[in-house]
Order: sequence, then structure tokens, then C-alpha cells
Amino acid sequence: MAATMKDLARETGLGLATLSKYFNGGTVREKNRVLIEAAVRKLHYVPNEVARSLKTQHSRAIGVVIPELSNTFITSIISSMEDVLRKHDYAVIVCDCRSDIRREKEAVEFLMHRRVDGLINMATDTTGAHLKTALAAGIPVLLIDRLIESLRNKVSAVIIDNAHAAGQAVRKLTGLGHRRIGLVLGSPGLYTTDCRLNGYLDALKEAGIEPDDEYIRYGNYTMDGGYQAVQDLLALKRRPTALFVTNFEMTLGAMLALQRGGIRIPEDLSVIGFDKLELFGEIFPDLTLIRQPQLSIGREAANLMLDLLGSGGSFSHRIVTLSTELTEGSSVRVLKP
Amino acid sequence: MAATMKDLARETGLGLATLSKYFNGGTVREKNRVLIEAAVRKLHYVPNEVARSLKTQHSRAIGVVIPELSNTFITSIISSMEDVLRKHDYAVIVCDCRSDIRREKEAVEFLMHRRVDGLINMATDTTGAHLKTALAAGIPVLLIDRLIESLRNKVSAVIIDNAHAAGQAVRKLTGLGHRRIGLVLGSPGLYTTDCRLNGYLDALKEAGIEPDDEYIRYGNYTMDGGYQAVQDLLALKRRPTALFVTNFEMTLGAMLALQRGGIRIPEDLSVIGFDKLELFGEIFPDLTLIRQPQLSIGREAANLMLDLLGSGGSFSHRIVTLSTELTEGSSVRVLKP
DNA sequence: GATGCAATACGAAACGTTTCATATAATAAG
DNA sequence: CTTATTATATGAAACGTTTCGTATTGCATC
Repeated sequence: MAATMKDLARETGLGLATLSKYFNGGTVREKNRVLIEAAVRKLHYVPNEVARSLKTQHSRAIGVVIPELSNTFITSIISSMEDVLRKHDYAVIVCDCRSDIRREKEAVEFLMHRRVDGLINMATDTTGAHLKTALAAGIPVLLIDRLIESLRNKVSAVIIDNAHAAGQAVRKLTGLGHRRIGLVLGSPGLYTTDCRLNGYLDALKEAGIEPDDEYIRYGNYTMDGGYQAVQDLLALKRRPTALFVTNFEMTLGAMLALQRGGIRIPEDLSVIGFDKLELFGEIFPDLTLIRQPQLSIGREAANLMLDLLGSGGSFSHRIVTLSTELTEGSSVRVLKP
Repeated sequence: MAATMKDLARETGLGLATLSKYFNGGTVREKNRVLIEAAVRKLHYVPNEVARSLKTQHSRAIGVVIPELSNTFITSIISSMEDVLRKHDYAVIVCDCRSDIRREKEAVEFLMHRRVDGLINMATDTTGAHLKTALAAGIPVLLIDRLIESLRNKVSAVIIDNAHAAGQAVRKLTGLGHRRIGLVLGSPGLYTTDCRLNGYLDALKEAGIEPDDEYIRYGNYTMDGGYQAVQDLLALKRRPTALFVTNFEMTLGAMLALQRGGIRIPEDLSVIGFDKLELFGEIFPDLTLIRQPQLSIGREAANLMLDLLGSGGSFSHRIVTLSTELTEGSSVRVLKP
């Protein structure tokens, strides 16, 4: 059905090699250029990327394995990543493993069969076992958001400085006199959760505050989780005077819980949220936030991957750490003791 | 680097055809089976899907072109779709065109170069012009969520009965005596927006109510948009007594606006929301909802696509209309006149 | 141990490109 | 008008599979 280069050759009387050269940006004689272009139009020729891949041994496809597709942080990363990669003619094959270790491994195998040129992974399996085949095949592997310590010198990564981010927020609060600071984390065991907890603990220690487990809650990075975590915090006999929530969905849930509880911000409770709440200018105009550069994460990851691919297999691994930003709102107040 | 079937042939002393048969589920002599499996393990053989694609003329890849990746309705569809397709060994190549007609067309071209076996599209270009090449190539094209009338007999589709969904909600409200019903729609011109508006208007007419433009607002299917739309509705001199919001993000925004405004539900205002709010059991336990079967949409789309692919090119097009469900909560009350 | 018949194995030719090494055409110089 | 020089064109082989049609094997039967 579809026309091939052979058809073009017959139509134009040119050799296959000439056509190939033309399509790959080489110079051909003017009259041949015209000839080729006419034939392409006439036969509706479309280059066959599959054949090209076989010959060149590059699929121009990148596999992306993520834990969940229904998380705005993840999708905004993927979106900016895909944008950059497709502009460079790379296809993005997305595999959602639903935070399941077995599925994650299957996804990697699947992608290896398809001979992806590179692998980008927001890892579920913290041991990194699922990446073995990809590493053995010698393709670049790039972790995002979550580092796997044991793979430090085998892979590249784009992450944010989680401990510093949490520290920023908590120091802000301690600096204003807060000593009972509620923390809403993701799921225990996740890289980001642990790092952010450490940042929190360090900042408390700096301020000479003894941490209290009661104030540390896990909200599973979901809106519902954040809502419940905050409800629990509000139910404590000694309520926290400030609150730091560590992702977007949970911040939303937290705000709903606070509104429903009739808690005034910052009069009754100081709040620092997380991620692109600032987009909802109308809704939470004055929320103090820690912002991750999600678009940059995606772009950085894509560009780093392109670098690795361009280096002809002789790549050295890099860990890119992006920094977060504290956006001042008016959801935090000085605490008079 | 990577081992090929030729290497296996050398290692085992068998012919290529025998190996191919083995890998495609054919029967081989027991001793050969053992031989092959040993060789596969020894050489770390991984089948090359690219070569297979070239030979079989099937890429086992499906292109998915969507307007936005950062919309929970879309991602939950994609997620369930990808799940089904990957189980059948199809790769999903996702292209986010950011609701841009030009990008959408580029995405389709891109996918055609990669010789995807099928195309799934939540269309931005309402004329369908971007699908021309795909249709010309004779691959199955499947629209989701949004129909393109002019392509009715050229493509398949999985949609919901939008007019009926809106009608369900509005009839519920008129049945209880409401006559001033606020409607929060997506963006004007979108298929779903128009259909839902029609459903609303029809239901009003049935109830003998004259529609009032003041009560019809456009929230762009975003949380912020929903928030603002509701704020506007609340600012009216004659406030609506009931509210119907037509997607998940806007419902969230609406609820925030209502909470902030101190509006009690259903005492001050009856509300019907949209989509999987029921997941947030803790947060909005009693919200009456119109639910789209998003998981089914993804699954149906995937299965329909698999059908079309399996039919060896002789497919007939089908439009699958899934129905929505009204989940009763207690956010709607009888209006005493 | 020959004979026949399944069952299984095989060799070679594709699929649509790219890429050599070589050949030809165009241009410049003598 | 040759010859040297460069620019462009070419044929054939390869990439790693699948798929024919045919060849071989194993086994049961005589």
C-alpha cells in the first residue's frame, strides 16, 4: 500500500542511495531535488521509521516508566519532557506501573524488547533491581525525582534538593517562633518522603526543638490523604501552630480540611504548601509555597537524555539537582509566645 | 553487542526458521527446546521488536494524541487504556498537543512516520483535518470523548452520552422544584461542552423553564475556572438555587468557592458535581454526582482498537456510547416554592 | 530392516532503509 | 579539447526478523 523508496527510485529513475541522501539532508542536484519532491507528492511517500531504526540500530524512542499517571506532578514532568523529546524526533513510550514493583520490571523488559534508546524512570522499586537489563544493554538510564543510592554511579538523575526544600519551609516557620509544626509527608519509604522528613528534622534540631511523632503524618501524596492527615492534626489536644504539606494534591486536601474546620489562615494556623498552587491565583492567592520547578525537571531530564544519547555511548553519569523556591504569601504569621 | 537469532543459531546448531518458530509459540523437538533455552540464557538474547515490525509490517504501537496531559479525566483514560494495550503487547506512544491544532497535526504525522498500527485521539481540531493522513493510510482511527461529526463513518469512537448526562442532572434538580439552575461548562466550541449545554437546555424546556444566560458559565474545565465561575454565580443579584458543574476539576474549584463563601450545601444551594469525586470519600462524602465511567472508556477504547486491529483491515466503524450514572448524595434538596 | 506418514527442521528470500566503496557527471584548468 | 578535480550518483550488502516451500527426521507399522 504505502510507497517505499524503491517506488520513488522507479518513479524518478534515481538510485536508492541518492534518495536516502536526499532524505537525510545531503545535497543532490537541483533537477533531482525537483524530481524527488514531485515523486514524493505523487506517491504520498512517507519514510518508514521502522526500517530506518533497524538499519541504524536506533529506535529514536525513549521509554518512560512511572508509578502513576494520575498525579499532576508526574504528568507535568512528562508533558514538558515529551515536548522536548518529540521536537528532537524521539517518541515517548509511557508505561504506568501503578506503583507495583512487578509491573515496573515488566515495563522495563517490554521497553527493552522494543529497543528504546534510553530509559527514564521514576522508580517504584527502591532497590533498582528492575533496571538491570537496561543497564546491561548499555543504554542510558535516567532517574527522575527519586534517587536509588546503590545505582549512583551507573545512572543519571534529575532530582530536587528535598531536604533543603523542607528545611527552607521549616526554618521559615521556626524563625517566626513556631515550635509545634505539623508535617504532612507522602508514603513512608519513598525517597522524597525520607529526604523531606530529614530536612524537617534537621531544621527542628537547628532550632532546638524536640520532634514529636504526633506532628508527623503520612498522606500518601493524595488529596484524600492530605485531608485526613490534617483532620488528624486538628484533632490533637495540642494542635500544631503551623503546617507544612509536601505535595500539591495533599495541599489541596489540607486546604479543604482547614476551610471546613473553620480554621483561619494564618490567624489560627500558619500554612506552607507545595507545588504549583500559584496557578490557582484566584483560589489561594496568598499561600506561602515551596515550588518545585516541574517544567524544568522535565526539560532538564529530556535534555540530559539527549546529551547522553548524543555522546555515542561514552556517557558519564550526572546527577542534576534542581533547587526549589519559597514563594512568600501571607499564610504564615509571627507567633507571639 | 546484543545477541541476535543468528547467534542463537550458531550456538545451538539450529536453523533460523526453527528459532523463529520457537519464539512464536510453535512446537520444536524437546531437546531443541532445551538447547534454545540454554542458549537464550547464555547469550542474553532479547528479541528485536524492530526487526520483527519491519518484517511483519506491524509496529505493535498505538499512537495516542491528546489535548492535555494534566487533566485527571484524560490521564485516567490513558492509564486504563495503556494497561490493556500493553497487556496485548502494544506500546503506547503519547503525544500531548496542548490543545494546539498545529501541534496536533504534527503529532499525527510523527506517528504515521513511526508506522503506528492505530491512532487514538481526543481531538482538538474539530474539523478532523489532522486525521487525513492516518485515514489515507488505512489504519484504524478511534476518537475518544469528542466526536467529529464529519468523520462519523470513517472512524470509530468511544464517547459518553453527554446530553443525557446533563439532562439527568438537570431533571433531577427541576424535579425537586429548582428553576434557577447554574451551569458550569468547559470551553465553548468543544464537543462535550456543546452537548452538555444542549442537555441542560432540553431539560429546562421540558420543565417549562426559560433559560437565562446569566446562569450559564464557562470554566474552561479547570479548577480555577470552576472557582471563578461559581464566584460569579454567587455574585448575581438573583442567585441560582442549584448548581451543576460539568467536570472534576471545576467541581473541585466550585466546592472551594462555596466553602469559602460560607454557602451551606444543600441548605443554601443544591449542588451536583461531576466525575470521580466519590474517591474522596472523606472530603465530599455526600455530594450528588454525575459519574463518567472513565476506566471503562479507556478499556473500551483499548478493546475496540484491538478488535479493529485484529480484523485484518476489514473493519467497520463503531461508535460506542457509554452511559453516565447519577450517584445520589445529600447535596441536593427539595425546593419549597 | 524397509516403508510410509507425521512431525519437525531448514535455506533463502523478503521487509525498507542506510552505507559503504566505486562510478559517473559536472566543472575548472591547461 | 584533454585532463585533473570535485561533486554527486550508484549497486550491493547489510540490519534481525518471518515465511515460504521443501528437506529431513522420528516413529509406528509391516
